Amino acid sequence: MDDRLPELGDLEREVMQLVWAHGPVTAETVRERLSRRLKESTVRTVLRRLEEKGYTHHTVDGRTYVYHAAEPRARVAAKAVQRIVDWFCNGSIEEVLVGMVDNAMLDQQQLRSLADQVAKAKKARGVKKE
Amino acid sequence: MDDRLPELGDLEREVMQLVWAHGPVTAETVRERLSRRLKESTVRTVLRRLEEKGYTHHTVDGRTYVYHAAEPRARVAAKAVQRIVDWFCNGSIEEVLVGMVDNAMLDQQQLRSLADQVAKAKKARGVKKE
DNA sequence: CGTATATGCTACGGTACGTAGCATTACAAG
DNA sequence: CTTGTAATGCTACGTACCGTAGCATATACG
Repeated sequence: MDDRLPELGDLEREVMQLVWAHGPVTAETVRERLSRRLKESTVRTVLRRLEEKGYTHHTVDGRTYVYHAAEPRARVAAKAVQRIVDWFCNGSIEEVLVGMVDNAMLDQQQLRSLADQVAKAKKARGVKKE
Repeated sequence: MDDRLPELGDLEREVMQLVWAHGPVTAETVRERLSRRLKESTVRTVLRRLEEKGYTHHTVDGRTYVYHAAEPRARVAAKAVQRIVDWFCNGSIEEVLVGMVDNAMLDQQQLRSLADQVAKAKKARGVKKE
Protein backbone atom coordinates (compact mmCIF):
# COMPACT_ATOMS: atom_id res chain seq x y z
CA MET A 1 0.00 0.00 0.00
CA ASP A 2 3.01 2.19 0.30
CA ASP A 3 5.21 1.50 -2.69
CA ARG A 4 7.75 3.98 -3.90
CA LEU A 5 6.66 5.38 -7.24
CA PRO A 6 9.47 5.86 -9.76
CA GLU A 7 10.20 9.36 -10.91
CA LEU A 8 8.68 10.90 -14.00
CA GLY A 9 10.10 12.60 -17.06
CA ASP A 10 8.82 15.96 -18.21
CA LEU A 11 6.28 14.63 -20.67
CA GLU A 12 5.11 11.96 -18.29
CA ARG A 13 4.53 14.58 -15.64
CA GLU A 14 2.64 16.75 -18.07
CA VAL A 15 0.40 13.86 -18.97
CA MET A 16 -0.23 13.04 -15.33
CA GLN A 17 -1.34 16.61 -14.79
CA LEU A 18 -3.96 16.10 -17.46
CA VAL A 19 -5.05 12.82 -15.96
CA TRP A 20 -5.51 14.49 -12.60
CA ALA A 21 -7.10 17.62 -13.97
CA HIS A 22 -9.59 16.06 -16.39
CA GLY A 23 -11.08 12.95 -14.86
CA PRO A 24 -10.49 9.62 -16.58
CA VAL A 25 -9.01 10.17 -20.02
CA THR A 26 -8.32 8.35 -23.25
CA ALA A 27 -5.17 8.65 -25.31
CA GLU A 28 -7.07 10.87 -27.70
CA THR A 29 -8.32 13.32 -25.09
CA VAL A 30 -4.83 13.58 -23.65
CA ARG A 31 -3.41 14.17 -27.08
CA GLU A 32 -5.85 16.96 -27.78
CA ARG A 33 -5.03 18.79 -24.60
CA LEU A 34 -1.26 18.54 -24.76
CA SER A 35 0.69 21.67 -25.54
CA ARG A 36 2.81 19.96 -28.17
CA ARG A 37 1.16 18.08 -31.00
CA LEU A 38 2.31 14.50 -30.63
CA LYS A 39 1.45 11.30 -32.46
CA GLU A 40 -1.15 9.04 -30.99
CA SER A 41 1.34 6.25 -30.49
CA THR A 42 3.56 8.58 -28.49
CA VAL A 43 0.77 9.44 -26.12
CA ARG A 44 -0.17 5.80 -25.77
CA THR A 45 3.39 4.84 -24.95
CA VAL A 46 3.52 7.45 -22.23
CA LEU A 47 0.22 6.32 -20.79
CA ARG A 48 1.36 2.72 -20.82
CA ARG A 49 4.61 3.60 -19.07
CA LEU A 50 2.69 5.58 -16.48
CA GLU A 51 0.64 2.50 -15.80
CA GLU A 52 3.75 0.33 -15.53
CA LYS A 53 5.12 2.81 -13.04
CA GLY A 54 1.98 2.62 -10.99
CA TYR A 55 0.69 6.12 -11.58
CA THR A 56 -2.42 5.08 -13.48
CA HIS A 57 -4.54 2.06 -14.18
CA HIS A 58 -6.98 1.60 -16.98
CA THR A 59 -10.41 0.24 -17.67
CA VAL A 60 -11.82 -0.69 -21.05
CA ASP A 61 -14.78 1.07 -22.57
CA GLY A 62 -15.79 -0.75 -25.71
CA ARG A 63 -12.47 -1.04 -27.43
CA THR A 64 -10.99 2.03 -25.84
CA TYR A 65 -8.63 2.28 -22.88
CA VAL A 66 -9.66 4.74 -20.25
CA TYR A 67 -6.94 5.79 -17.85
CA HIS A 68 -7.56 6.72 -14.24
CA ALA A 69 -5.11 8.17 -11.76
CA ALA A 70 -4.05 5.44 -9.37
CA GLU A 71 -3.52 7.88 -6.55
CA PRO A 72 -4.62 11.45 -5.93
CA ARG A 73 -2.21 14.16 -6.85
CA ALA A 74 -1.68 15.35 -3.31
CA ARG A 75 -0.68 11.89 -2.18
CA VAL A 76 1.84 11.48 -4.94
CA ALA A 77 3.27 14.88 -4.18
CA ALA A 78 3.49 13.98 -0.54
CA LYS A 79 5.36 10.80 -1.33
CA ALA A 80 7.76 12.71 -3.52
CA VAL A 81 8.40 15.09 -0.67
CA GLN A 82 8.85 12.20 1.69
CA ARG A 83 11.52 10.84 -0.57
CA ILE A 84 13.32 14.15 -0.62
CA VAL A 85 13.20 14.23 3.14
CA ASP A 86 14.59 10.72 3.40
CA TRP A 87 17.38 11.42 0.95
CA PHE A 88 18.57 14.74 2.19
CA CYS A 89 17.61 15.05 5.77
CA ASN A 90 17.66 11.63 7.25
CA GLY A 91 13.91 11.72 7.53
CA SER A 92 13.74 14.95 9.44
CA ILE A 93 10.85 16.95 8.11
CA GLU A 94 11.74 19.70 10.51
CA GLU A 95 14.98 20.33 8.75
CA VAL A 96 13.27 20.74 5.41
CA LEU A 97 10.67 23.11 6.77
CA VAL A 98 13.33 25.13 8.48
CA GLY A 99 15.14 25.26 5.17
CA MET A 100 12.00 26.47 3.46
CA VAL A 101 11.49 29.20 5.96
CA ASP A 102 15.14 30.08 5.67
CA ASN A 103 14.76 30.18 1.93
CA ALA A 104 11.81 32.50 2.21
CA MET A 105 9.49 30.02 0.59
CA LEU A 106 7.42 29.96 3.68
CA ASP A 107 7.12 31.99 6.86
CA GLN A 108 6.02 31.13 10.36
CA GLN A 109 2.59 32.62 9.97
CA GLN A 110 1.98 30.59 6.86
CA LEU A 111 3.15 27.51 8.66
CA ARG A 112 0.77 28.16 11.52
CA SER A 113 -2.13 28.76 9.23
CA LEU A 114 -1.22 25.59 7.43
CA ALA A 115 -1.48 23.70 10.65
CA ASP A 116 -4.98 25.07 11.06
CA GLN A 117 -5.99 24.30 7.51
CA VAL A 118 -4.72 20.80 7.79
CA ALA A 119 -6.59 20.25 10.98
CA LYS A 120 -9.74 21.58 9.40
CA ALA A 121 -9.30 19.51 6.27
CA LYS A 122 -8.87 16.38 8.28
CA LYS A 123 -11.90 17.03 10.38
CA ALA A 124 -13.97 17.98 7.39
CA ARG A 125 -13.21 14.74 5.66
CA GLY A 126 -14.27 12.69 8.67
CA VAL A 127 -12.12 10.30 10.60
CA LYS A 128 -12.38 7.66 7.86
CA LYS A 129 -9.51 5.59 9.25
CA GLU A 130 -11.27 4.52 12.42
CA MET B 1 20.95 33.43 -6.55
CA ASP B 2 18.06 31.11 -7.06
CA ASP B 3 19.04 28.71 -9.82
CA ARG B 4 17.39 25.35 -10.16
CA LEU B 5 19.85 22.63 -9.30
CA PRO B 6 19.72 19.55 -11.54
CA GLU B 7 18.75 16.28 -9.96
CA LEU B 8 21.27 13.81 -8.60
CA GLY B 9 21.90 10.14 -9.17
CA ASP B 10 22.22 7.72 -6.27
CA LEU B 11 25.98 7.86 -6.00
CA GLU B 12 26.05 11.61 -6.44
CA ARG B 13 23.59 11.97 -3.62
CA GLU B 14 25.62 9.69 -1.40
CA VAL B 15 28.70 11.75 -2.04
CA MET B 16 26.86 14.97 -1.29
CA GLN B 17 25.84 13.50 2.04
CA LEU B 18 29.49 13.03 2.86
CA VAL B 19 30.34 16.54 1.74
CA TRP B 20 27.66 17.92 4.01
CA ALA B 21 28.42 15.63 6.91
CA HIS B 22 32.20 15.92 6.98
CA GLY B 23 33.21 19.49 6.26
CA PRO B 24 35.30 20.19 3.17
CA VAL B 25 36.56 16.97 1.67
CA THR B 26 39.08 15.66 -0.81
CA ALA B 27 38.43 12.88 -3.27
CA GLU B 28 40.43 10.58 -1.02
CA THR B 29 38.47 11.30 2.13
CA VAL B 30 35.24 10.78 0.25
CA ARG B 31 36.54 7.53 -1.15
CA GLU B 32 37.47 6.26 2.28
CA ARG B 33 34.08 6.93 3.73
CA LEU B 34 31.97 5.54 0.91
CA SER B 35 30.14 2.30 1.52
CA ARG B 36 31.34 0.78 -1.75
CA ARG B 37 35.01 0.66 -2.57
CA LEU B 38 35.38 2.73 -5.73
CA LYS B 39 38.36 3.82 -7.75
CA GLU B 40 39.78 7.25 -7.14
CA SER B 41 38.96 8.38 -10.65
CA THR B 42 35.35 7.42 -10.12
CA VAL B 43 35.07 9.55 -7.03
CA ARG B 44 36.77 12.44 -8.78
CA THR B 45 34.39 12.21 -11.69
CA VAL B 46 31.45 12.37 -9.35
CA LEU B 47 32.90 15.32 -7.49
CA ARG B 48 33.54 17.12 -10.74
CA ARG B 49 30.02 16.52 -11.97
CA LEU B 50 28.66 17.76 -8.67
CA GLU B 51 30.59 20.94 -9.20
CA GLU B 52 29.31 21.29 -12.76
CA LYS B 53 25.81 20.87 -11.41
CA GLY B 54 26.36 23.60 -8.87
CA TYR B 55 26.27 21.50 -5.74
CA THR B 56 29.88 22.05 -4.76
CA HIS B 57 32.79 24.29 -5.52
CA HIS B 58 36.42 23.62 -4.83
CA THR B 59 39.51 25.34 -3.57
CA VAL B 60 43.06 24.16 -4.03
CA ASP B 61 45.28 23.15 -1.14
CA GLY B 62 48.76 22.55 -2.43
CA ARG B 63 48.00 20.29 -5.34
CA THR B 64 44.85 18.88 -3.89
CA TYR B 65 41.27 19.83 -4.65
CA VAL B 66 39.15 20.47 -1.62
CA TYR B 67 35.41 20.38 -2.20
CA HIS B 68 32.94 22.47 -0.27
CA ALA B 69 29.19 22.30 -0.38
CA ALA B 70 27.89 25.23 -2.37
CA GLU B 71 24.69 25.40 -0.37
CA PRO B 72 23.64 23.96 2.96
CA ARG B 73 21.78 20.71 2.91
CA ALA B 74 18.57 22.15 4.25
CA ARG B 75 18.43 24.72 1.50
CA VAL B 76 18.96 22.17 -1.22
CA ALA B 77 16.29 19.98 0.29
CA ALA B 78 13.96 22.93 0.45
CA LYS B 79 14.53 23.72 -3.19
CA ALA B 80 13.87 20.14 -4.13
CA VAL B 81 10.62 20.30 -2.22
CA GLN B 82 9.77 23.56 -3.88
CA ARG B 83 10.19 21.93 -7.25
CA ILE B 84 7.88 19.10 -6.27
CA VAL B 85 5.33 21.61 -5.15
CA ASP B 86 5.57 23.51 -8.41
CA TRP B 87 5.30 20.40 -10.50
CA PHE B 88 2.49 18.66 -8.78
CA CYS B 89 0.49 21.21 -6.93
CA ASN B 90 0.69 24.38 -8.88
CA GLY B 91 2.75 25.89 -6.12
CA SER B 92 0.35 25.14 -3.32
CA ILE B 93 2.34 24.01 -0.32
CA GLU B 94 -0.88 23.52 1.56
CA GLU B 95 -1.92 20.77 -0.77
CA VAL B 96 1.31 18.89 -0.19
CA LEU B 97 1.12 19.17 3.56
CA VAL B 98 -2.47 18.06 3.55
CA GLY B 99 -1.37 15.10 1.47
CA MET B 100 1.32 14.29 3.99
CA VAL B 101 -1.08 14.36 6.85
CA ASP B 102 -3.46 12.28 4.80
CA ASN B 103 -0.69 9.85 4.12
CA ALA B 104 0.11 9.59 7.80
CA MET B 105 3.58 10.96 7.30
CA LEU B 106 2.76 13.79 9.59
CA ASP B 107 0.02 14.65 12.02
CA GLN B 108 -1.40 17.93 13.23
CA GLN B 109 0.51 17.90 16.46
CA GLN B 110 3.75 17.38 14.65
CA LEU B 111 2.89 20.19 12.32
CA ARG B 112 2.17 22.49 15.21
CA SER B 113 5.34 21.59 16.99
CA LEU B 114 7.17 22.16 13.73
CA ALA B 115 5.79 25.64 13.57
CA ASP B 116 7.20 26.24 17.03
CA GLN B 117 10.56 24.77 16.23
CA VAL B 118 10.84 26.80 13.10
CA ALA B 119 10.02 29.94 14.95
CA LYS B 120 12.57 29.13 17.57
CA ALA B 121 15.23 28.21 15.03
CA LYS B 122 14.71 31.45 13.22
CA LYS B 123 14.92 33.50 16.35
CA ALA B 124 17.93 31.60 17.61
CA ARG B 125 19.82 32.29 14.43
CA GLY B 126 19.14 35.99 14.64
CA VAL B 127 17.28 38.05 12.10
CA LYS B 128 20.27 38.05 9.73
CA LYS B 129 18.27 39.25 6.75
CA GLU B 130 17.43 42.66 8.14
C1' DC C 1 66.33 13.02 -12.74
C1' DG C 2 63.05 9.80 -11.22
C1' DT C 3 59.09 8.43 -8.58
C1' DA C 4 54.85 9.14 -6.40
C1' DT C 5 50.71 11.60 -6.43
C1' DA C 6 47.22 14.71 -8.17
C1' DT C 7 44.64 16.30 -11.96
C1' DG C 8 42.72 16.43 -17.13
C1' DC C 9 40.34 14.16 -20.44
C1' DT C 10 37.93 10.49 -22.57
C1' DA C 11 35.20 6.42 -22.75
C1' DC C 12 31.95 2.62 -22.31
C1' DG C 13 27.85 0.21 -21.06
C1' DG C 14 23.25 0.47 -19.06
C1' DT C 15 18.88 2.74 -18.41
C1' DA C 16 15.36 6.19 -18.86
C1' DC C 17 12.63 8.86 -21.80
C1' DG C 18 10.77 11.35 -25.82
C1' DT C 19 9.22 10.04 -30.06
C1' DA C 20 7.19 7.22 -33.40
C1' DG C 21 6.42 3.36 -36.89
C1' DC C 22 4.44 -1.05 -38.17
C1' DA C 23 1.71 -5.15 -37.34
C1' DT C 24 -2.51 -6.93 -35.70
C1' DT C 25 -7.08 -7.36 -34.13
C1' DA C 26 -11.87 -6.33 -33.61
C1' DC C 27 -16.14 -4.50 -35.00
C1' DA C 28 -19.30 -2.28 -38.22
C1' DA C 29 -21.09 -1.59 -42.88
C1' DG C 30 -22.03 -3.40 -47.31
C1' DC D 1 -18.05 -12.89 -45.88
C1' DT D 2 -15.09 -9.01 -47.18
C1' DT D 3 -13.20 -4.79 -46.32
C1' DG D 4 -12.19 -0.55 -44.09
C1' DT D 5 -11.47 1.88 -39.90
C1' DA D 6 -10.15 2.55 -35.38
C1' DA D 7 -7.93 0.83 -31.37
C1' DT D 8 -4.23 -1.84 -29.38
C1' DG D 9 0.46 -4.63 -29.10
C1' DC D 10 5.10 -4.57 -29.81
C1' DT D 11 9.47 -2.79 -31.15
C1' DA D 12 12.82 0.65 -32.13
C1' DC D 13 15.92 4.56 -32.27
C1' DG D 14 18.50 8.59 -30.72
C1' DT D 15 19.94 11.29 -26.85
C1' DA D 16 21.08 12.30 -22.24
C1' DC D 17 22.37 10.91 -17.74
C1' DC D 18 25.05 8.22 -14.64
C1' DG D 19 28.03 4.69 -12.54
C1' DT D 20 32.46 3.26 -13.37
C1' DA D 21 37.04 3.56 -14.75
C1' DG D 22 41.44 3.91 -17.63
C1' DC D 23 45.20 6.51 -19.47
C1' DA D 24 47.96 10.57 -20.15
C1' DT D 25 50.12 14.44 -18.09
C1' DA D 26 51.94 17.62 -14.77
C1' DT D 27 54.20 18.72 -10.51
C1' DA D 28 56.51 18.43 -6.05
C1' DC D 29 60.09 16.19 -3.44
C1' DG D 30 64.16 13.69 -2.53
